[in-house]
Amino acid sequence: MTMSLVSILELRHLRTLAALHETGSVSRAAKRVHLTQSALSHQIKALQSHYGLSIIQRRGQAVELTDAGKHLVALAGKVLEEIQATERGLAKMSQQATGSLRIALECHTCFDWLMPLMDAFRQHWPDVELDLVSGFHSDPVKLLEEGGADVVIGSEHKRRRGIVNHPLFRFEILAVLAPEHPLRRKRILHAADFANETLITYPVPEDRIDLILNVLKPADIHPERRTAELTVAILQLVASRRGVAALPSWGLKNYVDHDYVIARRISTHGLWSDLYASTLTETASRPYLRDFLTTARNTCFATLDGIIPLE
Amino acid sequence: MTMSLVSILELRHLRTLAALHETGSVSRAAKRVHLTQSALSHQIKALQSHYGLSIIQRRGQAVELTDAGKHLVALAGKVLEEIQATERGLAKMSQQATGSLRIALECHTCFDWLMPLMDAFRQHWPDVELDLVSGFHSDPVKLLEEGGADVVIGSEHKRRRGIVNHPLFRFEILAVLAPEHPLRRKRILHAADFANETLITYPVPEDRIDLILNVLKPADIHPERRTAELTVAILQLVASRRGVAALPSWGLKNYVDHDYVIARRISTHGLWSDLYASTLTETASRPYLRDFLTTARNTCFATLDGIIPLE
DNA sequence: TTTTGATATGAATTCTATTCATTAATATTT
DNA sequence: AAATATTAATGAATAGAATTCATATCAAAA
Repeated sequence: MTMSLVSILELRHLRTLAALHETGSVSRAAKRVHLTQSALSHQIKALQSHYGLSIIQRRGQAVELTDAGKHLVALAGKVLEEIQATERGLAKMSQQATGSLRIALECHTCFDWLMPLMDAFRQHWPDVELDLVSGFHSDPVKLLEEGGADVVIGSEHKRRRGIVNHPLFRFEILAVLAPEHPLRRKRILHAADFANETLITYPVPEDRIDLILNVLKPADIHPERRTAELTVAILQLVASRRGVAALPSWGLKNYVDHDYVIARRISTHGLWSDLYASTLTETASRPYLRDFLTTARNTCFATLDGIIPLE
Repeated sequence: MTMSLVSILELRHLRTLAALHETGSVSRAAKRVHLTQSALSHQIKALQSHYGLSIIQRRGQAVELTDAGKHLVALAGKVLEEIQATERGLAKMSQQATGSLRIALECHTCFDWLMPLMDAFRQHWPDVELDLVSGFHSDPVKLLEEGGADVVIGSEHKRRRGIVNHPLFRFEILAVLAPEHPLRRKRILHAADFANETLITYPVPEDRIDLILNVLKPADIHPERRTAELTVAILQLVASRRGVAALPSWGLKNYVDHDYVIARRISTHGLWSDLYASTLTETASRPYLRDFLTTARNTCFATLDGIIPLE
């Protein structure tokens, strides 16, 4: 096994390697770069035989990067970042670096990852007017159309002329209980388990709460509700046994690790929700929006546990 | 004209841009990356419409990089170097970073560019035994086969089993005259012009001297010869009117600029020579040899004027 | 053991980069 | 000035390679 005569390495390979590193699995990485698992397998094989080195190693079920793989991943990180940077530079030169990015949040918990992202964005695009559109909005699509916001982050919106849904990621919603809660024995909670509980939610209508919409309502179960604005407030209420909540898995890790609350799967295969960023078609082509989306995905996949790529 | 939704940039584009920067012309760059001029035109067009910016600008006959183009070239430089570096690292990991590189020179003038190259090589491949095989060798191919050298740098050798000719570049051989030499009036020298001159050459047989082999002998002209070991010695003899010489154009620039000697084209379309690096097939696949060849080409194209890519 | 989830592999296919053939434009030569 | 030689751009055709499809293989969990 020896190297071939010219370098076959392309950015595509580096993008794959980066995804592989982030996801720790070939099939997840494939989703991440919008290719099939087979395509990645072939890519990896080509690289391996090119360099005469194995890049990944099967450790039981999971794949692990070898030393060589880690070198290439490090390269990928550097190179892809440099490319992003110069592409931002080019966007500035083509005078497409100005405009506004007013973000409306349908998903309250998303504050968690949005804040650091917005900081980074401000650095990269100093001339884009960045804002958070606060408050609840009954019709976010109308908000986009009327120019009240440039992006809505939330669930998918029905296909509609002039509106694009950019997939972000899929995440699991877990039930959150006080550590001493009687339901702690059950590994998985079902609709019936919520019958006599108080459900603590963000102050939004029922049809915006996945647990109610997809689990409780179909089972004709209508627990009491109590609302709180902030995630920490909800968790505080749960911990002090005022009720139970349902929150994205990623935001819970710290609290669960410190035994402040416990988390349980909802229904057999879990309650999953898909997150999208919706914009006008017009807005979708702006470089800074594209940059916002890719860095949003990148940082989310890098920092949030248990999320999976969409599409 | 707006950006498309995902980055289409690949290393191929960066390699093209780098070549474009080095050569200053689409067709020369095409040769450099072993593609057609058309292919590069299409690549450039794709990039331009992708970024909504022009990358090159036609300044009369020559193409010039725009600001955007320069940014991309800068990126290319950085990225391609980083890739080379990690590929060296990988070669080390696959234990293909040891061995020997003994260089035999058929082309005396090549010392000029070989020395700095060897210094760089030593840095990159500390565990490869690097050497110059000095002296004249009547049968360089045999030298390879018998293990006396690992690379021979010189003209192409006849196709032979087990031997590979790696093309380096094509260069022009110019006649060198003292500034006051009577032939200075002529823009182009022909065989007859050499009839009454003393020809100053390196101490090698006639059939290794392109001027004699391709120009003088066919015209049945046999000037006197005098030899010198070093390029500077030859130039010194020429300057002091002991005769004329024929040397690669690239090594002359400094001396011509300082009016130490003058240079003239030989025959209507010039006397051109092709430079190759020949190795055993076995040696050709070694990573350090490949690295040596690519950096040789890179530094030559970057530093030597008037050379053109082969094949 | 059976089943499930994940990866590897060869063949087929689809896609897209490259070449081919030509036109247009610019420079050089006669 | 006309003619010739270079050089780049462009659309259509081609060739090549990356991806998908369909399976096989493998490890872990039930």
